[in-house]
Amino acid sequence: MELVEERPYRFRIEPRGGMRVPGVVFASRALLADAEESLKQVVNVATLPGIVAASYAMPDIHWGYGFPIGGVAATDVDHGGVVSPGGVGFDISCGVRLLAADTDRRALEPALPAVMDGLDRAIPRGAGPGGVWHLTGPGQLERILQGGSRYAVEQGYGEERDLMRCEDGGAVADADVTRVSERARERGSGQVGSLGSANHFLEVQQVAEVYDETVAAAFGIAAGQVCVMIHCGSRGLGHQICTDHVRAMDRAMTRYGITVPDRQLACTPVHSPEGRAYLGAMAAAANYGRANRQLLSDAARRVFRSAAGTRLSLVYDVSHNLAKAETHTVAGRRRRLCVHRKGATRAFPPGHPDLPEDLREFGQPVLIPGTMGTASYVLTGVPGGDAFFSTCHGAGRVMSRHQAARAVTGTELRARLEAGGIAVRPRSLRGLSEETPEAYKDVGEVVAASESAGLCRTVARLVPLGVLKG
DNA sequence: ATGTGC
Repeated sequence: MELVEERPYRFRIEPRGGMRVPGVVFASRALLADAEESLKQVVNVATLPGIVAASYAMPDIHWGYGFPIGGVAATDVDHGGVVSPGGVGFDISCGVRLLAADTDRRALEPALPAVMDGLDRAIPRGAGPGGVWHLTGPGQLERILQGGSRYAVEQGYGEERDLMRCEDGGAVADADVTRVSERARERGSGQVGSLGSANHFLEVQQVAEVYDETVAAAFGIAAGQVCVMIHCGSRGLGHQICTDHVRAMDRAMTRYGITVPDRQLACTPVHSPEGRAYLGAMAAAANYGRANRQLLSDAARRVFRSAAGTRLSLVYDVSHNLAKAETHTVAGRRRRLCVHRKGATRAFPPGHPDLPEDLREFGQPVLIPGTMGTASYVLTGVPGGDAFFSTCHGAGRVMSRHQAARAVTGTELRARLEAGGIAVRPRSLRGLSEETPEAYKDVGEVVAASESAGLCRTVARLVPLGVLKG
Protein backbone atom coordinates (compact mmCIF):
# COMPACT_ATOMS: atom_id res chain seq x y z
CA MET A 1 0.00 0.00 0.00
CA GLU A 2 1.41 3.37 -1.00
CA LEU A 3 1.11 5.80 1.87
CA VAL A 4 2.13 9.40 1.24
CA GLU A 5 2.93 11.33 4.41
CA GLU A 6 1.14 14.65 3.84
CA ARG A 7 2.29 15.93 7.21
CA PRO A 8 3.15 14.26 10.50
CA TYR A 9 0.32 11.93 11.60
CA ARG A 10 -1.60 12.28 8.33
CA PHE A 11 -1.11 9.84 5.46
CA ARG A 12 -2.85 9.77 2.10
CA ILE A 13 -3.67 6.94 -0.29
CA GLU A 14 -4.18 8.39 -3.79
CA PRO A 15 -7.40 7.32 -5.52
CA ARG A 16 -6.99 4.66 -8.17
CA GLY A 17 -9.01 1.77 -9.58
CA GLY A 18 -12.57 2.07 -8.29
CA MET A 19 -11.72 4.56 -5.54
CA ARG A 20 -14.00 7.63 -5.68
CA VAL A 21 -12.04 9.52 -3.01
CA PRO A 22 -8.58 9.20 -1.44
CA GLY A 23 -7.85 7.31 1.74
CA VAL A 24 -6.69 9.45 4.66
CA VAL A 25 -5.08 7.74 7.64
CA PHE A 26 -4.22 9.57 10.86
CA ALA A 27 -1.44 7.67 12.60
CA SER A 28 2.26 7.31 13.25
CA ARG A 29 4.35 4.85 11.22
CA ALA A 30 4.69 2.76 14.37
CA LEU A 31 0.91 2.45 14.80
CA LEU A 32 0.59 1.33 11.18
CA ALA A 33 2.94 -1.65 11.51
CA ASP A 34 0.94 -4.74 10.44
CA ALA A 35 -1.92 -2.56 9.17
CA GLU A 36 -1.75 -3.85 5.57
CA GLU A 37 -5.11 -5.68 5.69
CA SER A 38 -6.95 -2.81 7.34
CA LEU A 39 -5.45 -0.27 4.90
CA LYS A 40 -6.87 -2.41 2.08
CA GLN A 41 -10.22 -1.98 3.81
CA VAL A 42 -9.73 1.82 3.78
CA VAL A 43 -9.24 1.54 0.01
CA ASN A 44 -12.33 -0.67 -0.40
CA VAL A 45 -14.51 1.80 1.52
CA ALA A 46 -13.33 4.58 -0.83
CA THR A 47 -15.26 2.86 -3.67
CA LEU A 48 -18.68 3.17 -2.02
CA PRO A 49 -21.33 5.12 -3.99
CA GLY A 50 -21.77 8.69 -2.77
CA ILE A 51 -18.72 8.76 -0.49
CA VAL A 52 -17.40 12.30 -0.05
CA ALA A 53 -14.04 13.83 0.97
CA ALA A 54 -12.13 10.67 1.90
CA SER A 55 -12.22 7.21 3.42
CA TYR A 56 -10.73 8.02 6.82
CA ALA A 57 -8.97 5.92 9.42
CA MET A 58 -8.16 6.84 13.00
CA PRO A 59 -4.86 5.94 14.76
CA ASP A 60 -6.40 2.83 16.35
CA ILE A 61 -7.24 1.33 12.94
CA HIS A 62 -7.43 -2.46 12.83
CA TRP A 63 -9.11 -5.14 10.74
CA GLY A 64 -12.91 -5.33 10.95
CA TYR A 65 -15.94 -6.73 9.12
CA GLY A 66 -15.81 -5.00 5.71
CA PHE A 67 -14.84 -1.58 7.06
CA PRO A 68 -11.79 -1.21 9.28
CA ILE A 69 -12.40 -0.57 12.95
CA GLY A 70 -11.33 3.03 13.38
CA GLY A 71 -12.95 3.93 10.06
CA VAL A 72 -15.01 7.04 9.21
CA ALA A 73 -16.92 7.35 5.93
CA ALA A 74 -19.57 9.91 4.97
CA THR A 75 -21.92 9.58 1.99
CA ASP A 76 -24.02 12.31 0.37
CA VAL A 77 -27.62 11.21 0.93
CA ASP A 78 -28.94 13.51 -1.83
CA HIS A 79 -26.58 12.09 -4.46
CA GLY A 80 -26.99 8.33 -4.21
CA GLY A 81 -25.03 7.97 -1.00
CA VAL A 82 -25.27 4.53 0.58
CA VAL A 83 -25.52 3.22 4.10
CA SER A 84 -23.66 0.04 5.03
CA PRO A 85 -24.16 -1.99 8.23
CA GLY A 86 -20.48 -2.96 8.05
CA GLY A 87 -19.65 0.75 8.50
CA VAL A 88 -21.28 0.67 11.93
CA GLY A 89 -20.26 -2.77 13.05
CA PHE A 90 -21.99 -5.65 14.79
CA ASP A 91 -22.12 -3.91 18.14
CA ILE A 92 -24.41 -1.05 17.14
CA SER A 93 -24.18 1.90 19.55
CA CYS A 94 -21.30 0.41 21.48
CA GLY A 95 -20.04 3.29 23.55
CA VAL A 96 -18.77 4.73 26.77
CA ARG A 97 -20.26 6.57 29.70
CA LEU A 98 -18.32 8.34 32.43
CA LEU A 99 -19.72 9.21 35.86
CA ALA A 100 -17.86 11.38 38.37
CA ALA A 101 -18.11 10.67 42.10
CA ASP A 102 -18.31 13.42 44.72
CA THR A 103 -15.25 11.98 46.43
CA ASP A 104 -11.55 11.37 45.84
CA ARG A 105 -9.56 8.16 45.96
CA ARG A 106 -8.32 8.60 49.52
CA ALA A 107 -11.79 9.14 50.93
CA LEU A 108 -13.22 6.17 49.03
CA GLU A 109 -10.36 3.77 49.91
CA PRO A 110 -11.88 2.18 53.06
CA ALA A 111 -15.18 1.51 51.28
CA LEU A 112 -13.65 0.26 48.02
CA PRO A 113 -13.84 -3.49 48.80
CA ALA A 114 -17.52 -3.13 49.74
CA VAL A 115 -18.15 -1.10 46.57
CA MET A 116 -16.48 -3.78 44.44
CA ASP A 117 -18.44 -6.57 46.12
CA GLY A 118 -21.65 -4.60 45.66
CA LEU A 119 -20.89 -4.02 41.97
CA ASP A 120 -20.00 -7.70 41.59
CA ARG A 121 -23.56 -8.55 42.69
CA ALA A 122 -25.35 -5.69 40.90
CA ILE A 123 -23.81 -5.65 37.43
CA PRO A 124 -24.92 -8.48 35.09
CA ARG A 125 -22.14 -9.43 32.69
CA GLY A 126 -20.62 -12.15 30.56
CA ALA A 127 -21.94 -13.89 27.46
CA GLY A 128 -25.58 -14.93 27.22
CA PRO A 129 -28.74 -13.70 28.91
CA GLY A 130 -29.23 -11.76 32.15
CA GLY A 131 -29.85 -8.07 32.81
CA VAL A 132 -30.96 -5.64 35.53
CA TRP A 133 -34.44 -5.43 33.98
CA HIS A 134 -36.74 -8.39 33.62
CA LEU A 135 -39.27 -7.22 31.07
CA THR A 136 -42.85 -7.39 32.26
CA GLY A 137 -44.94 -6.91 29.14
CA PRO A 138 -44.67 -7.22 25.37
CA GLY A 139 -44.66 -3.46 24.91
CA GLN A 140 -41.73 -2.74 27.17
CA LEU A 141 -38.95 -3.68 24.76
CA GLU A 142 -40.58 -1.39 22.15
CA ARG A 143 -40.52 1.48 24.64
CA ILE A 144 -36.80 0.87 25.25
CA LEU A 145 -36.15 0.79 21.49
CA GLN A 146 -38.07 4.07 21.07
CA GLY A 147 -37.04 5.86 24.23
CA GLY A 148 -33.46 4.82 25.06
CA SER A 149 -32.01 6.46 28.17
CA ARG A 150 -35.00 8.82 28.29
CA TYR A 151 -37.35 5.88 28.90
CA ALA A 152 -35.06 4.48 31.62
CA VAL A 153 -35.01 7.88 33.35
CA GLU A 154 -38.80 8.20 33.06
CA GLN A 155 -39.09 4.85 34.83
CA GLY A 156 -37.02 6.18 37.74
CA TYR A 157 -33.60 4.86 36.70
CA GLY A 158 -31.71 8.14 36.63
CA GLU A 159 -32.00 11.91 36.81
CA GLU A 160 -33.39 14.33 34.24
CA ARG A 161 -29.94 15.97 34.15
CA ASP A 162 -28.42 12.71 32.85
CA LEU A 163 -30.20 13.23 29.53
CA MET A 164 -28.49 16.60 29.01
CA ARG A 165 -25.16 14.80 29.15
CA CYS A 166 -26.05 12.09 26.62
CA GLU A 167 -25.38 12.25 22.89
CA ASP A 168 -28.76 13.05 21.26
CA GLY A 169 -30.31 13.65 24.69
CA GLY A 170 -30.26 9.89 25.34
CA ALA A 171 -32.48 8.81 22.45
CA VAL A 172 -33.01 9.32 18.74
CA ALA A 173 -36.54 9.77 17.41
CA ASP A 174 -36.19 7.83 14.16
CA ALA A 175 -36.18 4.28 15.56
CA ASP A 176 -38.40 1.96 13.52
CA VAL A 177 -39.21 -1.01 15.71
CA THR A 178 -41.04 -2.73 12.83
CA ARG A 179 -37.62 -3.28 11.23
CA VAL A 180 -36.27 -5.15 14.26
CA SER A 181 -36.74 -8.88 13.64
CA GLU A 182 -38.46 -11.22 16.06
CA ARG A 183 -35.14 -12.97 16.56
CA ALA A 184 -33.38 -9.71 17.47
CA ARG A 185 -36.15 -8.92 19.98
CA GLU A 186 -35.87 -12.36 21.55
CA ARG A 187 -32.12 -11.98 21.97
CA GLY A 188 -32.44 -8.46 23.34
CA SER A 189 -35.33 -8.98 25.73
CA GLY A 190 -33.28 -10.96 28.28
CA GLN A 191 -30.19 -8.69 28.24
CA VAL A 192 -31.55 -5.25 29.15
CA GLY A 193 -29.00 -3.69 31.50
CA SER A 194 -25.95 -5.93 31.03
CA LEU A 195 -22.29 -5.39 30.16
CA GLY A 196 -21.62 -8.33 27.87
CA SER A 197 -18.14 -9.73 27.44
CA ALA A 198 -14.80 -9.26 25.64
CA ASN A 199 -13.47 -5.68 25.92
CA HIS A 200 -16.60 -4.38 27.65
CA PHE A 201 -16.19 -3.38 31.27
CA LEU A 202 -17.26 -1.32 34.22
CA GLU A 203 -14.32 0.25 36.03
CA VAL A 204 -13.94 2.29 39.18
CA GLN A 205 -11.19 4.75 38.27
CA GLN A 206 -9.34 7.72 39.66
CA VAL A 207 -8.27 10.77 37.70
CA ALA A 208 -4.50 10.30 37.54
CA GLU A 209 -3.56 13.40 35.58
CA VAL A 210 -5.30 16.50 34.26
CA TYR A 211 -3.83 18.10 31.12
CA ASP A 212 -6.38 20.92 30.74
CA GLU A 213 -7.69 22.26 34.05
CA THR A 214 -10.29 24.56 32.53
CA VAL A 215 -11.94 21.94 30.35
CA ALA A 216 -11.68 19.24 33.03
CA ALA A 217 -13.42 21.57 35.51
CA ALA A 218 -16.20 22.24 32.98
CA PHE A 219 -16.61 18.49 32.51
CA GLY A 220 -16.78 18.06 36.31
CA ILE A 221 -13.56 16.15 36.91
CA ALA A 222 -10.39 16.95 38.90
CA ALA A 223 -7.14 15.20 39.84
CA GLY A 224 -7.64 12.41 42.39
CA GLN A 225 -11.39 12.24 41.83
CA VAL A 226 -13.10 8.85 41.67
CA CYS A 227 -15.00 8.04 38.48
CA VAL A 228 -16.97 5.14 37.04
CA MET A 229 -16.53 4.23 33.39
CA ILE A 230 -18.97 1.92 31.60
CA HIS A 231 -18.13 0.46 28.17
CA CYS A 232 -20.87 -1.66 26.56
CA GLY A 233 -23.23 -1.82 23.61
CA SER A 234 -26.46 -3.32 22.33
CA ARG A 235 -25.64 -6.99 23.03
CA GLY A 236 -27.35 -9.70 20.99
CA LEU A 237 -30.03 -7.31 19.72
CA GLY A 238 -27.62 -5.10 17.81
CA HIS A 239 -25.68 -8.12 16.59
CA GLN A 240 -28.83 -9.73 15.18
CA ILE A 241 -29.94 -6.46 13.52
CA CYS A 242 -26.57 -6.19 11.78
CA THR A 243 -26.77 -9.82 10.65
CA ASP A 244 -30.35 -9.41 9.34
CA HIS A 245 -29.71 -6.22 7.39
CA VAL A 246 -26.34 -7.24 5.93
CA ARG A 247 -28.14 -10.24 4.46
CA ALA A 248 -31.01 -8.13 3.10
CA MET A 249 -28.63 -5.60 1.51
CA ASP A 250 -26.38 -8.30 0.08
CA ARG A 251 -29.43 -9.63 -1.79
CA ALA A 252 -30.73 -6.20 -2.85
CA MET A 253 -27.49 -4.50 -3.89
CA THR A 254 -27.46 -5.59 -7.53
CA ARG A 255 -30.95 -4.13 -8.04
CA TYR A 256 -29.37 -0.72 -7.44
CA GLY A 257 -26.45 -1.46 -9.76
CA ILE A 258 -24.02 -1.44 -6.87
CA THR A 259 -20.95 -3.64 -6.86
CA VAL A 260 -18.46 -3.65 -3.99
CA PRO A 261 -14.96 -5.13 -3.79
CA ASP A 262 -15.90 -7.11 -0.67
CA ARG A 263 -19.33 -8.60 0.10
CA GLN A 264 -18.91 -7.48 3.68
CA LEU A 265 -19.41 -3.92 2.38
CA ALA A 266 -23.03 -4.74 1.50
CA CYS A 267 -24.91 -1.44 1.18
CA THR A 268 -27.86 0.25 -0.50
CA PRO A 269 -28.75 3.92 -0.96
CA VAL A 270 -29.81 5.73 2.21
CA HIS A 271 -33.12 6.51 0.49
CA SER A 272 -33.82 2.92 -0.62
CA PRO A 273 -36.34 0.80 1.32
CA GLU A 274 -33.46 -1.40 2.53
CA GLY A 275 -31.38 1.62 3.58
CA ARG A 276 -34.27 3.18 5.47
CA ALA A 277 -35.08 -0.17 7.09
CA TYR A 278 -31.52 -0.59 8.32
CA LEU A 279 -31.32 2.97 9.64
CA GLY A 280 -34.64 2.53 11.49
CA ALA A 281 -33.49 -0.72 13.09
CA MET A 282 -30.04 0.74 13.79
CA ALA A 283 -31.63 3.68 15.61
CA ALA A 284 -33.65 1.22 17.72
CA ALA A 285 -30.43 -0.61 18.63
CA ALA A 286 -28.79 2.74 19.38
CA ASN A 287 -31.55 3.50 21.87
CA TYR A 288 -31.22 0.02 23.37
CA GLY A 289 -27.47 0.53 23.90
CA ARG A 290 -28.11 3.85 25.59
CA ALA A 291 -30.81 2.44 27.86
CA ASN A 292 -28.34 -0.32 28.68
CA ARG A 293 -25.71 2.16 29.86
CA GLN A 294 -28.36 4.19 31.74
CA LEU A 295 -29.58 1.12 33.67
CA LEU A 296 -26.04 0.04 34.54
CA SER A 297 -25.32 3.58 35.76
CA ASP A 298 -28.34 3.41 38.03
CA ALA A 299 -27.21 0.04 39.41
CA ALA A 300 -23.73 1.46 40.06
CA ARG A 301 -25.21 4.56 41.72
CA ARG A 302 -27.19 2.42 44.17
CA VAL A 303 -24.04 0.52 45.13
CA PHE A 304 -21.97 3.67 45.62
CA ARG A 305 -24.75 5.28 47.68
CA SER A 306 -25.23 2.34 50.04
CA ALA A 307 -21.61 1.14 50.31
CA ALA A 308 -19.83 4.51 50.36
CA GLY A 309 -22.45 7.26 50.73
CA THR A 310 -21.22 8.66 47.42
CA ARG A 311 -23.11 10.28 44.56
CA LEU A 312 -22.25 9.80 40.87
CA SER A 313 -23.01 12.50 38.31
CA LEU A 314 -22.89 11.91 34.59
CA VAL A 315 -20.01 13.51 32.67
CA TYR A 316 -21.07 12.27 29.23
CA ASP A 317 -22.27 9.28 27.20
CA VAL A 318 -21.08 8.82 23.62
CA SER A 319 -21.11 5.98 21.12
CA HIS A 320 -18.23 4.96 18.83
CA ASN A 321 -20.27 2.67 16.53
CA LEU A 322 -23.02 4.57 14.70
CA ALA A 323 -24.14 6.03 11.40
CA LYS A 324 -25.67 9.49 11.77
CA ALA A 325 -27.40 12.08 9.63
CA GLU A 326 -25.22 15.20 9.87
CA THR A 327 -24.75 18.32 7.75
CA HIS A 328 -21.17 19.30 6.93
CA THR A 329 -19.46 21.65 4.49
CA VAL A 330 -17.66 19.64 1.82
CA ALA A 331 -15.76 21.48 -0.94
CA GLY A 332 -17.51 24.70 0.06
CA ARG A 333 -21.05 23.29 -0.04
CA ARG A 334 -23.37 22.31 2.80
CA ARG A 335 -24.29 18.67 2.30
CA ARG A 336 -26.56 16.26 4.11
CA LEU A 337 -24.42 13.25 4.92
CA CYS A 338 -24.70 9.82 6.41
CA VAL A 339 -21.58 9.68 8.60
CA HIS A 340 -20.48 6.14 9.48
CA ARG A 341 -18.25 5.94 12.53
CA LYS A 342 -17.02 2.45 13.36
CA GLY A 343 -14.62 2.36 16.25
CA ALA A 344 -14.39 6.14 15.94
CA THR A 345 -15.83 8.74 18.29
CA ARG A 346 -17.72 11.88 17.36
CA ALA A 347 -15.77 14.88 18.68
CA PHE A 348 -17.77 18.09 18.19
CA PRO A 349 -15.73 21.31 18.54
CA PRO A 350 -16.32 24.21 20.92
CA GLY A 351 -19.38 26.19 19.91
CA HIS A 352 -21.22 23.31 18.23
CA PRO A 353 -24.99 23.86 18.55
CA ASP A 354 -25.69 20.20 19.43
CA LEU A 355 -23.60 20.37 22.61
CA PRO A 356 -25.28 21.01 25.99
CA GLU A 357 -25.21 24.70 26.86
CA ASP A 358 -22.88 24.36 29.86
CA LEU A 359 -20.27 22.48 27.79
CA ARG A 360 -20.65 24.34 24.51
CA GLU A 361 -17.65 26.66 24.82
CA PHE A 362 -15.34 23.74 25.77
CA GLY A 363 -16.17 21.12 23.13
CA GLN A 364 -17.64 17.65 23.36
CA PRO A 365 -16.31 15.22 25.96
CA VAL A 366 -14.78 12.22 24.17
CA LEU A 367 -14.42 9.09 26.28
CA ILE A 368 -11.69 6.58 25.44
CA PRO A 369 -11.85 3.24 27.21
CA GLY A 370 -8.38 1.89 27.85
CA THR A 371 -7.09 -1.63 28.03
CA MET A 372 -7.80 -3.38 31.31
CA GLY A 373 -5.36 -2.40 34.01
CA THR A 374 -3.77 0.47 32.07
CA ALA A 375 -5.47 3.82 31.53
CA SER A 376 -8.51 5.50 29.98
CA TYR A 377 -8.74 9.05 28.65
CA VAL A 378 -11.06 12.01 28.46
CA LEU A 379 -10.52 14.14 25.35
CA THR A 380 -12.34 17.06 23.83
CA GLY A 381 -13.29 18.08 20.30
CA VAL A 382 -11.26 20.84 18.63
CA PRO A 383 -12.06 23.57 16.08
CA GLY A 384 -11.47 22.52 12.49
CA GLY A 385 -11.58 18.83 13.47
CA ASP A 386 -10.95 16.64 10.45
CA ALA A 387 -12.88 13.52 9.37
CA PHE A 388 -16.25 15.15 10.10
CA PHE A 389 -15.26 15.80 13.73
CA SER A 390 -14.16 12.30 14.67
CA THR A 391 -11.33 10.81 16.67
CA CYS A 392 -10.08 7.48 18.01
CA HIS A 393 -12.07 5.10 20.22
CA GLY A 394 -9.54 2.95 22.09
CA ALA A 395 -6.44 0.84 21.90
CA GLY A 396 -7.09 -1.83 19.27
CA ARG A 397 -5.95 -5.43 19.44
CA VAL A 398 -2.57 -6.68 18.30
CA MET A 399 -2.96 -10.27 19.57
CA SER A 400 -5.82 -12.69 18.89
CA ARG A 401 -7.92 -13.90 21.81
CA HIS A 402 -6.31 -17.29 21.46
CA GLN A 403 -2.77 -15.84 21.50
CA ALA A 404 -3.63 -13.72 24.53
CA ALA A 405 -5.02 -16.67 26.47
CA ARG A 406 -1.82 -18.59 25.70
CA ALA A 407 0.35 -15.69 26.90
CA VAL A 408 -1.10 -15.56 30.42
CA THR A 409 -3.59 -17.50 32.55
CA GLY A 410 -6.53 -15.70 34.14
CA THR A 411 -5.24 -16.55 37.61
CA GLU A 412 -1.80 -15.08 36.86
CA LEU A 413 -3.32 -11.95 35.37
CA ARG A 414 -5.66 -11.44 38.31
CA ALA A 415 -2.72 -11.76 40.71
CA ARG A 416 -0.70 -9.28 38.67
CA LEU A 417 -3.53 -6.72 38.65
CA GLU A 418 -4.25 -7.17 42.37
CA ALA A 419 -0.52 -6.74 43.10
CA GLY A 420 -0.73 -3.45 41.21
CA GLY A 421 -3.54 -2.32 43.50
CA ILE A 422 -6.40 -3.02 41.08
CA ALA A 423 -9.35 -5.02 42.44
CA VAL A 424 -10.67 -7.49 39.84
CA ARG A 425 -14.10 -9.10 39.69
CA PRO A 426 -14.13 -11.28 36.55
CA ARG A 427 -17.04 -13.47 35.52
CA SER A 428 -14.70 -15.82 33.66
CA LEU A 429 -10.94 -16.29 34.12
CA ARG A 430 -10.56 -17.32 30.48
CA GLY A 431 -12.31 -14.10 29.46
CA LEU A 432 -9.96 -12.14 31.69
CA SER A 433 -6.83 -13.66 30.12
CA GLU A 434 -8.10 -12.81 26.61
CA GLU A 435 -8.14 -9.15 27.67
CA THR A 436 -4.58 -9.02 28.98
CA PRO A 437 -3.02 -5.58 28.33
CA GLU A 438 -0.21 -6.93 26.11
CA ALA A 439 -2.89 -8.08 23.64
CA TYR A 440 -3.55 -4.40 22.83
CA LYS A 441 -1.75 -1.38 21.46
CA ASP A 442 -0.73 1.28 23.97
CA VAL A 443 -3.82 3.48 24.30
CA GLY A 444 -1.58 6.40 25.32
CA GLU A 445 0.15 6.22 21.92
CA VAL A 446 -3.20 6.16 20.15
CA VAL A 447 -4.43 9.21 22.07
CA ALA A 448 -1.15 11.10 21.52
CA ALA A 449 -1.32 10.39 17.77
CA SER A 450 -4.96 11.54 17.65
CA GLU A 451 -4.04 14.81 19.33
CA SER A 452 -0.95 15.32 17.14
CA ALA A 453 -3.11 14.69 14.06
CA GLY A 454 -5.34 17.59 15.16
CA LEU A 455 -8.42 15.43 15.83
CA CYS A 456 -8.86 16.22 19.54
CA ARG A 457 -7.16 17.53 22.68
CA THR A 458 -6.30 15.43 25.74
CA VAL A 459 -8.08 16.56 28.92
CA ALA A 460 -7.39 13.85 31.51
CA ARG A 461 -6.01 10.37 32.09
CA LEU A 462 -7.83 7.95 34.38
CA VAL A 463 -6.43 4.77 35.95
CA PRO A 464 -8.42 1.83 37.31
CA LEU A 465 -8.95 1.06 41.00
CA GLY A 466 -11.30 -1.82 40.30
CA VAL A 467 -12.41 -3.73 37.21
CA LEU A 468 -15.61 -5.68 36.45
CA LYS A 469 -15.40 -7.88 33.36
CA GLY A 470 -17.59 -10.41 31.62
C1' DA B 1 -18.80 -7.61 19.20
C1' DT B 2 -21.70 -12.36 19.37
C1' DG B 3 -26.69 -17.86 22.42
C1' DT B 4 -17.76 -17.27 20.08
C1' DG B 5 -19.88 -21.88 13.36
C1' DC B 6 -22.95 -22.70 8.65
